[in-house]
Amino acid sequence: MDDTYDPQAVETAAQTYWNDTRAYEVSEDASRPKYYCLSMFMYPSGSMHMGHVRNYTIGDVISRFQRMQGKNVLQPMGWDAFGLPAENAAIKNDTAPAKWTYANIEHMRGQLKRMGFAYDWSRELTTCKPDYYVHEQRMFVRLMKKGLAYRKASVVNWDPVDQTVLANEQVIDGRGWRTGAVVQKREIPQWFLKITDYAPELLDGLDQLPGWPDAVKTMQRHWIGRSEGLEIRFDVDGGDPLTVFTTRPDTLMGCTYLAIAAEHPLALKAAEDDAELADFLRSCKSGGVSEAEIDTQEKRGMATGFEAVHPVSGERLPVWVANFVLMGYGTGAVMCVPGHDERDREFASNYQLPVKMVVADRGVIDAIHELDQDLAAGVLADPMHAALHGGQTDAYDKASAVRVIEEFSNYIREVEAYTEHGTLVNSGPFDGMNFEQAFDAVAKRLEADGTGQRKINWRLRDWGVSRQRYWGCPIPVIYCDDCGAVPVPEDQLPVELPEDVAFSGVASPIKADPQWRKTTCPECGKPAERETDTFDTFMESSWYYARYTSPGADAQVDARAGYWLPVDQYIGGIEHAILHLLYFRFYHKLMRDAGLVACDEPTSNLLCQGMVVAETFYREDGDRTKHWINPAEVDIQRDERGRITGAVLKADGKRVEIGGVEKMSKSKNNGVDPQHMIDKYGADTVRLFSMFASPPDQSLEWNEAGVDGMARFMRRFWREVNEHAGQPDHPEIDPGALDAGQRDLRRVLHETIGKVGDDYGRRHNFNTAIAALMELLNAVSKFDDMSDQGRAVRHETLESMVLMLNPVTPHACHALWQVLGHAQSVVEDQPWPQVDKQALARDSVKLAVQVNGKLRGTIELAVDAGKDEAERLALGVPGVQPFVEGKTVRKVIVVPGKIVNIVV
RNA sequence: GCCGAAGUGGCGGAAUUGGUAGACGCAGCGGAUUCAAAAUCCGCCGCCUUUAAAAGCGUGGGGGUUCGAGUCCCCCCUUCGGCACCA
Repeated sequence: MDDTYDPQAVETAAQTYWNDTRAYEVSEDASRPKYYCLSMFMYPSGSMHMGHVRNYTIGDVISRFQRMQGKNVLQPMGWDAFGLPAENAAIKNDTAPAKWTYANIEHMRGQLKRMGFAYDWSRELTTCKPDYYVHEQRMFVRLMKKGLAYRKASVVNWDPVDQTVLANEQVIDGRGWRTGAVVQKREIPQWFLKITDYAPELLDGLDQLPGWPDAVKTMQRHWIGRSEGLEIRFDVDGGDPLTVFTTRPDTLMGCTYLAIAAEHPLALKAAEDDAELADFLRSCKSGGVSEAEIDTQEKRGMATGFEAVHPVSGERLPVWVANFVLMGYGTGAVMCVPGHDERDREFASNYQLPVKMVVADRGVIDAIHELDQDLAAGVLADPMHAALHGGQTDAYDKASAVRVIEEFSNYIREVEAYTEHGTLVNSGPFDGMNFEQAFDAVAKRLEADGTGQRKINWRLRDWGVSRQRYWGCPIPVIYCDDCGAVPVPEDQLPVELPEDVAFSGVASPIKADPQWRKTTCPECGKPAERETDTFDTFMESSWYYARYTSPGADAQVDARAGYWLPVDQYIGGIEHAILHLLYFRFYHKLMRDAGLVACDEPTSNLLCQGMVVAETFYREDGDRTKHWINPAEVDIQRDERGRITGAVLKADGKRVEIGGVEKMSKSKNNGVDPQHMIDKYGADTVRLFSMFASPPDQSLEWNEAGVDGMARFMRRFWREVNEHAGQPDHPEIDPGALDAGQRDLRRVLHETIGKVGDDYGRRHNFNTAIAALMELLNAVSKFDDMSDQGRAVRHETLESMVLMLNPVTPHACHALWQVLGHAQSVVEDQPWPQVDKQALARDSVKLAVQVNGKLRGTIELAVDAGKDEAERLALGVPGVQPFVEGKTVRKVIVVPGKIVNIVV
């Protein structure tokens, strides 16, 4: 073996070996514990980017580590092949979406193989193929029969120029991205899955997932949004009653108006003979449908002229139309309490609607109470007085104190809504009650009157799965004039999507083709039409993990799923925290209830990795347009302390501007091509850097100098192992015969074995595992003991290092394992090295010595020394003396193995 | 607007349970080797005062709890992710 490290040769040899021996193809094996490690599959966008490299390297490290723990490891890969970008590329390049997609898959599969990921390629799946999506169509028709799939009108972004539905991503500042036309809201009939039926289980199930990040569980809990409140009926003079839901029934007496959505029947009725209102309703239709857009737009409204009757006071309250009330949520009507809700306050201020405060601030109530008591007792209420005066404690009389309280109340009244819970005032029968008492009393009162009832409300909405697009799975439904929406019979599935089509970009080819949709009704046999919408692509990504377990199965999954599921470790970007990861949990429960899978949740452990970011560079035109320059074309300039002073373009040596670190993207031209890095450094070095540069859940800054550092490490490691392999044979280690230097290296080795196993297996902090291995290499390269036992300890160290680095840099380790004399063995099938507890033993420990919490020195003492000994030594430390002298030692805190703190 | 994160040297990051802040790597500085360069090896490297010794300051900002806070609590700022049709 040559002792210069040639990554391209080493990697080709290892990959050929893995391929020839089918090293990563697995089957069910009851004799070994299984481990299913899944990285989110690839959208075939064209070529692999650094986000993929990072995601898949994390999965590969975990998979290879688990295999070395003796597990039967399944790690599959596939293609999330339907989606909008294929349509955009089709328009741009004048190719069919299918052709573009398949070409990308070919290219990207090659890139994944070049990275050396330990995938079982025999299980590869592609979601745009009928043998995949047929199962999705079957599941859907079954859900229709169960009543879990239904059709209803729902609102979409409509481009009035192109006459198409736009994705939220295609709406920029309320306008269509291609036409620039102001987008309109339009209602069309669409298919929905009843995810809301599963809301309680999706919420409670989060408590059974200790292996999921808390941030993701919290986001899902808020998204599902269980809330307890009251549904209240307001009768309307001359109209149908309005029903509203509130979580704050304690503020009912402060309700001064109601607001309804622009699409609400009462609004439409009011607009019938009010042209101005009709105009306003039309204006509410402009703009996109995304919640972010609706929530941040200016709050606008108009009175309908209708009045609602307050269910307790009988007061007449105006009913307004407001653009922030959505027909799709709840009832499309809300009660407004501007005294105690920020949004209602802003709206009331804009339109001079009355504000009524009905919950008093605790502080004001207490202040009045205390003041009365204290003045009665002739004592001044100093603390409250000081608080109300902003810290001043000048003398005052009752008149001025009351004035302060009034000013404070007015301040609250005028400036902002008081949204905290408090004591009810101005609330007639409910005065003096706290939140819970008022909630109860209002509920009882309304329930008795028949005007309200307690209700649990969910923020979660049903999953709209219809897309008015071509490149997706056809929705298997037939529309018959007589029979309505009829599911396609299972023996007629799949409904295939034609792949060889001309794609103009405006209309879907299957919508434009009058022949494709023509069919007969499965129930009555009359001419009928097919649904031309396709499924949301989240449908495909909701069950692919289960299909990997059952390649070739006639059913969606078969009994093999029982062996492999649930997924033991799922890895993907945090951007999927809610949508994908919630749909995937939901779909798993649908499959469970269909008897296809046994467990309740699809994955027991989840790891969300951060983004890959890089520095950006640009130059500005005369007209201030920024031209983004790729980091590869730029040289960084530094001062003598290494601080960045500027950057120049390599091509002309002239200055470019530094634009800050951003997510790698085409628009900022700061993407680093993984292919280029692999060609230059090899896959192992790229894998090593992406694991070392930051922990997996944080963002990773790509920096080529850092990659150079990893290449240096690989060369040093390669040389160290090869030099050792050239030494004469060594005897067995004799633990009793080791000298201090040999014992020190062995202790470092065995500490490292413990740490690296914990970092890979439990913490998933690959960066600190690699740092520990770098320290170990530093230690072994300083160790120049050529004695028999010295060579034996070095051998143990290097052999363990090859095993420990194998999950991250498997190609080099495959070669080095042979260099160490194991020609016949596969490194992946070696057991993980064991920690030798005896090697960890120490004679003495070092303790930090603090005086009043500040470090003043250290002491070294025997491991078995007591606290008194530690205290005595600590007080004798020279650095401690000046800070203790002339002072009384009040206390000495000794934390064994850590610190001694002397308090003076 | 709402929900969730993050903020530590020149840079990426470490500090796992409240116990020596800055491991490891990069960049930089000094040296060795070399005809030279690359590669490699050795040393230094938070800020500030200082000849040195030593002291002070220091984990986005402001308060607090504690013998002791990057870590816990309260308030604020900034950046990032998601908001149901990007995937």
